Amino acid sequence: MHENQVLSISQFAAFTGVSRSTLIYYDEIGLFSPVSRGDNNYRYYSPKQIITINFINVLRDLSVPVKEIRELVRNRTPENINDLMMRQDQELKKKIRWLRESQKVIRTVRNLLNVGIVADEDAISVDELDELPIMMGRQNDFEESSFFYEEFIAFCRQAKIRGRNLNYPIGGYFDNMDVFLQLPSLPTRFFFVNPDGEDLRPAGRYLTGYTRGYYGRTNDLPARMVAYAKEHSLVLDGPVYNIYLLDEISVSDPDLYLLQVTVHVS
Amino acid sequence: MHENQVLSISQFAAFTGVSRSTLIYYDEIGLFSPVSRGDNNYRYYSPKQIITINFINVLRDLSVPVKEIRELVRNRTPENINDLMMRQDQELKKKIRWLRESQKVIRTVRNLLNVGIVADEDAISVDELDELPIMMGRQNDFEESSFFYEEFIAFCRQAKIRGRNLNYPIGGYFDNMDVFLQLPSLPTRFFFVNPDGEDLRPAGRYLTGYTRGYYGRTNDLPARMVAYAKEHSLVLDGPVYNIYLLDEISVSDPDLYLLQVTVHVS
DNA sequence: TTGCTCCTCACGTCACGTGAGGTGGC
DNA sequence: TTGCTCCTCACGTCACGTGAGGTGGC
Repeated sequence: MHENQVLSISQFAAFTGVSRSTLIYYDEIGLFSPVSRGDNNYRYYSPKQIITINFINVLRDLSVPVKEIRELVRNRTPENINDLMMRQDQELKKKIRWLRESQKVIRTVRNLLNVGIVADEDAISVDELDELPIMMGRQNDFEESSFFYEEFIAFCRQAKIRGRNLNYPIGGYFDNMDVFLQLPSLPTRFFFVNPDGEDLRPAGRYLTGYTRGYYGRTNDLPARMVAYAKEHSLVLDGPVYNIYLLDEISVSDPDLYLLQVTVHVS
Repeated sequence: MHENQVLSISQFAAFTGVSRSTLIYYDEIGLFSPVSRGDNNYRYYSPKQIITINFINVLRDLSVPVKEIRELVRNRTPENINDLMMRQDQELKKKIRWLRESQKVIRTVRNLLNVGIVADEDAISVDELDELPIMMGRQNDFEESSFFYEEFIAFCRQAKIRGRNLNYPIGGYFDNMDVFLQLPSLPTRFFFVNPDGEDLRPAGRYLTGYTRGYYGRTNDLPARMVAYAKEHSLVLDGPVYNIYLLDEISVSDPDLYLLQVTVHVS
């Protein structure tokens, strides 16, 4: 069985993919030591230790703290290892869920970004849009508080309480074009652009306009959209959706944020 | 619009879920600073900064180094943010794949562990076993090298080159019972117990025995199994699979490792 | 002798966390 | 005055990485 065949620290490092300094560190803290030290004080590892270091790697990959791993390795039994693995399995589930969420956030932001990059800013047009899943917040109440940010914060707080992911892009919803015309920076509701949202901006024909500027600055866009509708005999019969395609995330200059306004035409 | 409405550091921390010390740290390194400092030198954050810090959170969750985030935030354009997000999307894919793998490893180890915990060690029995997916290594060649660990290392190296996950449990495969009887610690091949393996220990009736001891120590188990087969007129007609149900991972004392030996009966 | 690997400190790093000691407004 | 939040150092921590300076075998 030649159990005395051994590997130097470099060989062992190259072989296991664990760095030399990590091996020395593990030796120091008493987590994982070489089977023997040669006369020259060299660290010698046995090939069977590959199994142990692999196991340590698994736990470390699950971000179990090394000192916890050390305690575990010291008094392990099939039962408590089984328990640990059950817990780690749960942890992994959570992590995977979370990464999938991040992936969705990234893809959602990217979609808006790419629309923003190619958008013809000055044009107003009628476009056939796909349905867009969103997650609607509660009705805003600007009468009482009359603070924009108070309502915004209330929206975020609500979302947080309900366990929503705050990382999705946020848009403004207005009941109809008249409301938007009167107070274009005070939406009736806020919403998240969230692929798992239970609400929708339904598929259909939308009058679409763009304008640049800081949050809430709609410039003359509302008026221009209404004029365009009149000119082309379009009936604007639905709510108005405001979405910032380019904002703080992708643009430094607040004057260059790009707002997209869409309203359904019949 | 009351843009001057502000939040204290604690309010902002509670609200965004980013700790005070983290906010102070981000301020220090120039990644993310409050919109203003009061006369009392207090940090005051604007609610709109929630969006920025959320974005920073997204990148940090993707383990982008903070100084990289800082550089990015300083000269961001829709195009390079888009590029970054594309790269991060790839990164996320990889991470998720890797976590799924870890999950599979954990479940595989747990399965063996649970069989080991309830195993009746002294008994030899004939069991109906489900098929077990495995990943077979190349033929070992003990004649030439005659080192057990050299072949073991060769197996691992091969697996590594092929991009296999070395964290799965490793077993020993013998061509038939005669080979196992002659050299019970020198398997014809090694294999991984891997749910994605293209090979199989097929479903069927197996003579199953257990024994305790260090790797390769089969004690009198081979002889006992042959005796049992003779006594019960069983024909052992397939390869022999050795799997350590309890090993270094779950047991401290090497004399208590638990080996399972299975061989097909017709 | 040269080149190679190994050794042991010691110090650095990354992204914060944790007091210590002090301030300022109600 | 008390209680509260805020401030700025300074130092700790976690899991290593990175030299510096020296050893030992072919």
